[in-house]
Amino acid sequence: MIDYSSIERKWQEEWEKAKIFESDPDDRKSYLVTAAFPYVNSPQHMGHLRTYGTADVLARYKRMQGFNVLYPMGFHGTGTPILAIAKRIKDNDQDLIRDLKMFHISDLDISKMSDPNYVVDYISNEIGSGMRLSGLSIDWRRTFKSTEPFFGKFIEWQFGILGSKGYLVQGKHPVGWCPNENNAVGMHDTLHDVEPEIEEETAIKFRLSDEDAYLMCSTYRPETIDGATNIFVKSDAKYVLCRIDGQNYYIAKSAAESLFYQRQIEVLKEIDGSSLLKRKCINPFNGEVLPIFPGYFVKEGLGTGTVMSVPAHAPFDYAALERLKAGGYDVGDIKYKKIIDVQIGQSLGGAETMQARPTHLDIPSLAYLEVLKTDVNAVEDMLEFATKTQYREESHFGKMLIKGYEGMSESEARGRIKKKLADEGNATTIYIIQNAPVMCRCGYKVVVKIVDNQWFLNYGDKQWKATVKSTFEGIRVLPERARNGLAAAIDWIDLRAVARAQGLGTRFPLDKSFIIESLSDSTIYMAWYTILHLLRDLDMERLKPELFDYVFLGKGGIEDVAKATGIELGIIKKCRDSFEYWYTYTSRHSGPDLIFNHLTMQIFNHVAIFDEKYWPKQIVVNGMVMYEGEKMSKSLGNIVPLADAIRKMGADPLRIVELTSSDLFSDSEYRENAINGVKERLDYLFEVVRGVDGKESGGLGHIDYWLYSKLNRKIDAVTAAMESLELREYSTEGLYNSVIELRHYFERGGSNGVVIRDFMQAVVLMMQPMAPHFAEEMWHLLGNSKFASLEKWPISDKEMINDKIESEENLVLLVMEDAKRASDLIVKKSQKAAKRIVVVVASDWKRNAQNLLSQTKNPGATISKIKEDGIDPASAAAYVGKLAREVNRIRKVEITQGEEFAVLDGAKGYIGESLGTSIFVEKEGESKSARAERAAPLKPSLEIVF
RNA sequence: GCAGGGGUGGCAGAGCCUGGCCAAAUGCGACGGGCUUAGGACCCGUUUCCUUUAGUGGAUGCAAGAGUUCAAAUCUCUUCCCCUGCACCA
Repeated sequence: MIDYSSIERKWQEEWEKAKIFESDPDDRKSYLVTAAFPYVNSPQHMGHLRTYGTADVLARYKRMQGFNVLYPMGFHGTGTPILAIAKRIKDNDQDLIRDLKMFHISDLDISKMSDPNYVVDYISNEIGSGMRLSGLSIDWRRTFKSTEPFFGKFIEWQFGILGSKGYLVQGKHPVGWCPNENNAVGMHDTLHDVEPEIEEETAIKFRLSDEDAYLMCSTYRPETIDGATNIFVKSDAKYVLCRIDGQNYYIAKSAAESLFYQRQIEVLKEIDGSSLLKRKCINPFNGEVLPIFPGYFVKEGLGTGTVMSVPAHAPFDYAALERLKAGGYDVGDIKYKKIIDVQIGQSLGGAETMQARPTHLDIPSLAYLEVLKTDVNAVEDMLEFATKTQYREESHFGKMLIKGYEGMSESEARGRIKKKLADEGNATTIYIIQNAPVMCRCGYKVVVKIVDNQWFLNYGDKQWKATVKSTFEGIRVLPERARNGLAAAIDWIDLRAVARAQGLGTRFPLDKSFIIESLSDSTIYMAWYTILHLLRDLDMERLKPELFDYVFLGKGGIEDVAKATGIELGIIKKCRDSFEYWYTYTSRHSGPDLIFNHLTMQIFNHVAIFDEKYWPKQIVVNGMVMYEGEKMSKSLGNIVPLADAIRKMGADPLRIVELTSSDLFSDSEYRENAINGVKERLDYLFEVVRGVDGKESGGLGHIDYWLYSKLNRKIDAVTAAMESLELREYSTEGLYNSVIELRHYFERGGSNGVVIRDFMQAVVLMMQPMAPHFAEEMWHLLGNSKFASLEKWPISDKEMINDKIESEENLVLLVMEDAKRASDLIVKKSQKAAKRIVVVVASDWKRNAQNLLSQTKNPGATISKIKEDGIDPASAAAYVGKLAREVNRIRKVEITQGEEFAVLDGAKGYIGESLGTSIFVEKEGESKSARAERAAPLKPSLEIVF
């Protein structure tokens, strides 16, 4: 049994001592591997391993391919979540403390986390130590934290350039907002980490017939306005008359409180909702006069607290009206107006749900209730379901019936009608929290605020986008199927807010009251790794834009830069050289959740800032580590701390399973029995290596050539898999199949020490990227003294790949299998054991016939050709006739009767032994066996004698 | 809704681009057997149905349906279902 913790500690120390992963420019080809740096809002759990491990596998492989590889790592701490953590600690939040304790963090450290900078420091250290334990080949001299003012200098420079190119623009933007704290709120600022989902609604003005004021109705479906029959208000709620943009409106009081953050609202007076009843207003679309009724389902705090009623297309409106009528409320002369035509219930499928055929096709919402086998008295959930169904089907398949919009799809009509209303000044857009109520951690309800001085990065800029698109053509994306998603993201990304009022990070250069948003400050930091260790000791004030202009853009003269910054010329030159050297061949790694932001943004930013030769070359997207089918997350309580998993399972077994047991893009599972399966195989290889010294060498036999053939084929397969990062293929071929082959080799009597050593040396080297500690240990056990990590990747010897030997070995297995099946049947039926088995190898004429037929596809011609050779016409016809049935399937046979005989005769001891009987191999034509004629090439006939 | 990715045997998961050697790799599970004082580990076998009183046979089959082809898990079309993302948030 391998003691992982001791070999891992040993090799990690050795690597550190020899500094083998610290890389500086030299005359080899460079290769820079960077993985999206971890956000330090949570200590390190298994979920983190995938991206960093995959990058490590690539880094280690490239190193063995002769590249000078740099794999650096930093830590991301800017933004608001860290502040939220510090605040929660200060508030003694027990949930958070419990989460942190899962990672064995001491009470003292937890209490110190009320300082956000301590959070960043502590957690970066914690994650870093987990990375060391995992054996990542990181050059730690270049590490940094994104919260460092030192790094901020670089970011300020970046934003200066983005600004000077006109990519920074200012405008209005809706955000989730806490009225109490006067802050924008994101997911981590809310109770239970709920993301406030902001949604657009249309607010339509309905002029009151008896007053110079409007009702403002909010709706998702402005296109249904022509079908409005009345307005619903909540009669027992308070409403207010208020002044917005010079006009008077009635809206619900609590709605006004929310809208206050979106509009200039001046409240004039407060009234009861009931006082609006009996009044009338005018539909701005068609001039119809609409009454106002109490709507029991109206939510006063949502939207404007006033809705237009379209009973033919909204089950709630229909039910509310019918219930009013049934309750004796005088609704006057209401006509339900159908304005969208659709085949009702078509998306529900299944005869079962359609048993109730709708009869009221003129009132679609009633028809939907019918389809769902209910009526106006349905429970609210049912109405909700009917509403969803109707909205979906009408929007998906419906055709408009309104004059001027006939035949249009609903979504097209929506755009047009909304625009028409807005152009006429009768509609505006308002925002609501779609999943309201969302509570801020302080206890207040989150509202939508429109901020009007928001800074954006304009990723929608046409020319910029066009350049990115054409650049993307040349970027290698692994796996290939992640490509479409990334292309879609490039198309889709538009204005993106880059600054916010609070959080850790760098001040926004164009307005120092803002902080640069934290995804925006981490788009080109990979370049920072190439020089930061050279600047570490300098006074920060010297890191002026001129320095970065020169180092990253080659702008200006080095002497001037030295003068302007006061930095030694030699250092500046080293920086420039280092950047140019490392930034040429790069690979960028990340998880799939970053496709729509970081991965896309980093391409844009590279294109905006650097020269073309430093633009991204390769992007690798990997899946996550899952736990019992679920994403590891705090809320599920299923987080496995990385350090715990390593202690329990060993870093290498863990790496093999989590990095290579599923393909790159798919998620991998943390499953202990899978890891134990890997450990058994590693133990097996370990035993093989330990036994190798006792083995004799000597001449090579059939099975030795077979193992060499397998080995060289394996080298090609593993290398190809690595080139495209097909890591599953890599471990299947590199580890699992190697074990299977070795077992077979030994079973067939293989025992050549030289052969086994050759095999193991290559396998161990190929395993190095996924199991580096194990590989080092085996490498040294095999008698080598240098680091496996720095060895050359094995190269196959094509001469040793031998199809014939492999197919011969397959033949042996096939015969064994057939013989076993046949003799088992005999034993079962006759209750007698087989005395011996006669194997008859097919004649050469059968091989000729098969080859001829596979070529000509002509049975007749084949038969006559065979007859010329003096073969009995009857058996020729019988044999070819049988073959001809699958004429399109048969393949050429390369092996002759003599060769086939030799192979089987050589293996008869092995076959006999494993079947517990004796084997006799004979040739068709010489054999006296009654079954001899059944023999076919590579399918010898068997006679079981009992 | 929009965008992207999927749907394969008890489960997980290859294969699909480049159609045929695919009843479909591999792993796990289950069942039967061996080994063992016993358990674990390990080894052998079975794990769609039918057929064969000796094996290399046949049918059905890779979400559903249709098509192309001598041949489809693989190519085309339609439908259904699932997952992920949708922004100022890391």
